[in-house]
Amino acid sequence: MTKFDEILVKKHLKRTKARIMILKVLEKSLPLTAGEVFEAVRGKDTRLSLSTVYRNCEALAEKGLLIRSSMLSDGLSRYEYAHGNMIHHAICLSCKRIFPVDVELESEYKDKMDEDYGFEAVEPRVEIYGFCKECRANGKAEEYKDHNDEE
Amino acid sequence: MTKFDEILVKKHLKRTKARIMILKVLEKSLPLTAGEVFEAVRGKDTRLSLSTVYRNCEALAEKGLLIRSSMLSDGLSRYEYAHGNMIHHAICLSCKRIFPVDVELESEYKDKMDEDYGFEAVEPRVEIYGFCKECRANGKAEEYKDHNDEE
DNA sequence: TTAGATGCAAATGTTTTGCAGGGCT
DNA sequence: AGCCCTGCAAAACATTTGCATCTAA
Repeated sequence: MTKFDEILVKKHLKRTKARIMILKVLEKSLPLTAGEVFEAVRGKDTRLSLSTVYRNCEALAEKGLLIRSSMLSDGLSRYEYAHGNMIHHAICLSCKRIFPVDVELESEYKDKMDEDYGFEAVEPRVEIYGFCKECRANGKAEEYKDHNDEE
Repeated sequence: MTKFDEILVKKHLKRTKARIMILKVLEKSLPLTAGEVFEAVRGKDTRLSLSTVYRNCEALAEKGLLIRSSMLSDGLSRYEYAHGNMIHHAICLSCKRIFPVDVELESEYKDKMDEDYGFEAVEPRVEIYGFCKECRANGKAEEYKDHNDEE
């Protein structure tokens, strides 16, 4: 009975091979699309149908075990493992890669949200667009800027 | 020659009725999907095909006049008017409405990103999930929590 | 005049669903 | 046993593209 079995039981979800594989793959991975999860699992040995991947990712997200999001401005939904603390991401405008980063909102943002808008902040999500180390080093970042700054 | 005509000229884009209508609609609106823009424009008098909306939103986004984003975990791409300063959003987990809010990242985040990851931060994007004033008042927020916290 | 825009319809690609059979609890 | 899960194929959407026809510059 692995860690994942326990988690599934706690959330009143059946312990199936599909769910355990999906959690295992996403636990130590950046956010993946359903298709990418499908590929990753296939590589293991188990084979799941794509629709099973979709259904389970959605079910796990509803229980808060995964977080569904879209970033990168590519219109694809991705699922990421919900580690206790929210992990934010930096996205390179040039190479489109995603990096987990550790940044925070201003410290009093929760109070501010409540006072200013009557909004109860539960979970903030930050995406920082910019240029990664590599693209800055190999000139891709400048290339991108030149291409897009025709003011 | 309206404000939008000037903007389009500056960006080397032809001044077409489609583009001006799209900018006009999005300028004073929350982020909308292509389909929603299509509906909003149809309501006016002008008629645009959906593919024209898609093509133009994408073209305007490439020039930095609109920002394409996905939030709400519904997997749909939305376009929002790029006012000079980035506008962040709060999203109600219960009623799914989106509210523009004014919050900031920790003040030194750009330096931190550079030092810690060699990443050049250009534009941060913040989404705060939680519960809006109304849903807190009418009990929908509690309802949501009870429904989803079967730990 | 001419490159770029538009509408329509068809093509893609992603995500969701229906149904029959199989697997947890 | 009973209900939930899976696979497969079809359906439903969202988004993109090809092409012939207009239009802004």
